[in-house]
Amino acid sequence: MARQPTIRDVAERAGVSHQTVSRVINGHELVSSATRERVQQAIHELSYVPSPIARGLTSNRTHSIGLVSTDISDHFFAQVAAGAEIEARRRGYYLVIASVEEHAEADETAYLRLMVERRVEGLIVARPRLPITAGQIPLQRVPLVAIAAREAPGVTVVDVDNRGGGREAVDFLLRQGHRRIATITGPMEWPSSHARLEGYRDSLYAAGVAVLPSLVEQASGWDLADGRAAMARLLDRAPGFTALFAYSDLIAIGAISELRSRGLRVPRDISVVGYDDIPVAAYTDPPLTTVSQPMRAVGEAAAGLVLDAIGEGTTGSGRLLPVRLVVRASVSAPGTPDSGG
Amino acid sequence: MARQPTIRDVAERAGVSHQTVSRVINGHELVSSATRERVQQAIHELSYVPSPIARGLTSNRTHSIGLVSTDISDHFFAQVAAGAEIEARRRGYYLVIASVEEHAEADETAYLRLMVERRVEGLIVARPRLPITAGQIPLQRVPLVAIAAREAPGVTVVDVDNRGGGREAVDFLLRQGHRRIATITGPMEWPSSHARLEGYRDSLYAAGVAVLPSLVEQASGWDLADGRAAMARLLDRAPGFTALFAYSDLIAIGAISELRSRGLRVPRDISVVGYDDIPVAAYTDPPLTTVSQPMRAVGEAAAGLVLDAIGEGTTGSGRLLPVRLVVRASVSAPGTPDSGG
DNA sequence: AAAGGGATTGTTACCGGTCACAGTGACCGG
DNA sequence: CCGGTCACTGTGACCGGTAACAATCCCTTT
Repeated sequence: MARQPTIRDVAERAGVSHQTVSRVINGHELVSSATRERVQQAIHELSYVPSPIARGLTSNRTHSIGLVSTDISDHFFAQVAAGAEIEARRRGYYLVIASVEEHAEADETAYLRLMVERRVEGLIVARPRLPITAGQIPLQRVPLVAIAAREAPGVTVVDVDNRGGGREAVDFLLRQGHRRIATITGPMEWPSSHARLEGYRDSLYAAGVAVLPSLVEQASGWDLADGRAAMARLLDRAPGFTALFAYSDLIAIGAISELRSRGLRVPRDISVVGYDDIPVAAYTDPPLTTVSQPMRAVGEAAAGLVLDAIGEGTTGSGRLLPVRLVVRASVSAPGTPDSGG
Repeated sequence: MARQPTIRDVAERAGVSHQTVSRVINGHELVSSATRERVQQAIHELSYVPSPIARGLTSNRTHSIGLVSTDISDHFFAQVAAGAEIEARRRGYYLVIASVEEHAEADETAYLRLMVERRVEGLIVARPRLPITAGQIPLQRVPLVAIAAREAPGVTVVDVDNRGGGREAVDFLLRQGHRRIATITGPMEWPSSHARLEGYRDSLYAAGVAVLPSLVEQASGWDLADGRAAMARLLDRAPGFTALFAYSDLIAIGAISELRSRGLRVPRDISVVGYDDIPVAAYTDPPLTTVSQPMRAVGEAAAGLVLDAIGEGTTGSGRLLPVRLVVRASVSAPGTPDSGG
């Protein structure tokens, strides 16, 4: 049998009261060193471990925060989760993860409710499919931080600077001399697609280049196949552009494979900029110029904000983390032959 | 203030005892429908949610299992985590994740201890760096399932059939007519590298082909750069092979980029088989023949075994999940010109 | 020597549920 | 009309900690 030893078992063995044991555990000063030693001896002998459950009962704290994500097997969110976990652990909290699968009919709300029942002290929602509002669930003062979500009252949002990323990508292409720059957006249901498209427009506008609707194509998803299909549509409809800004690396790679199948070469004929900087981006042919997003930092920031809110009772304002353009060989000046290879 | 309402608040509002409320919550039969209704009304009005902490106190159960992983941002383990989470949730459990970062000096043991303190009811350890033994930590009857770990007494192991995967990959190359088949292993600290190498040897041995040590090269990691470097060493030392079996897709892609930089073409000059079937594998140039591993199923199986053990008190035996060879264009018969493209 | 005070330790209640058992009232049979 | 049974409900203890307060003990002070 050997059930877990309790504080009272330790007390009996050490010949003191359970309260004294509690004091020793919590490092109170007012215990004589002789007693302290005897108690610690008893703790060791019984290999006693305090029950966080019992602790939680009185303090009404679970020392855990929840992360609800669309799909943690996604590279993007795996990174966020890793960052959040690190930050949480650093500050003595546990991270409980719920992954909402694509095929599930249930939306995030159900999972948030689950988490609240679990009495997590704070919540992170990653890339919610539905807009999140504070009143939506019994969020009785559980701080909520959303990642890559629309702004809403009572919800703190952490995100990467998608608009800035779009601007940087297109600015770079403009600096290389491109003027006819096409773009394959992600699905427009995603706020990030909107923001990157705004960045694209900002950049062209600032350079005095017309924004042609015919050069904007929406991919039906973020994957390779979606990119390939979108590129096919784009080429059929509006050939003649010299550069492409794709909203994910997979879309970019898919687009490149479509270009190649039509005998076009990158970057000789068309320069390509991707988005995400996934590991293979450095090893595609050609290596992909892309916008790197600090997803791990996003996770850390989100967890940090939640934990701050738990500690201080006030929810800080959201943060927009800067992205970084990683220049590789998939971009050259228009009409310039590549250096072979 | 408005602290969380308790079962007694509900009882008072409904004009019954707290015990009756408890019965309603737990669906006991012996409550009159009139009372039941009044209680449910009160629960609704107060938006009462039972505290799992208080529940856990008496039942001494947390309804959570822990997953300790080397790095959840890794695609491989993100999949495992997703599968485990799904299975856990399906059976009414929560999954608590701890990610052990590469740079951390602490090994898995510390995290296992953390989890045990947290009173998880079961544990999954994914790809531990150190051998896990049951006696190692105060695993007072907490069932432990290890993923991709060495067998050990008291530890149930779930894994993919790496040896079988190695065999399948090499069998396929042999069937295509290859005889001089090189292999780039992952780091040999990883049991999976050993198993795949055994599969490689099995297959060659069964076909009566000599296993040449000069054709076996170890990559120093699982990444693109490691694969590229290993391929360089291999070509410098023992040119003349017609096929390569690489132990990860990233290694394979890195190797291909090295081949390409030396003017060799895939599969015309050298056929390549990878391992993992990561998403880009279908879109590399050429698309990569590779061994697909059911990582999500591994996660589900591991969680299932842990939950079975919790329910039945007996730990089942481990499982070896079958892998599947995905045939794409990176393999052809030796000496055969590819079809262009 | 009695009172006061600090250091140390013990007592008791409480957190919010569940469990074991003890009522309570209605209905039944004898 | 009374005891017994059944359906339903209430009481009190308990899970394993923490918090508040009380009680010692040992000095010091007057």
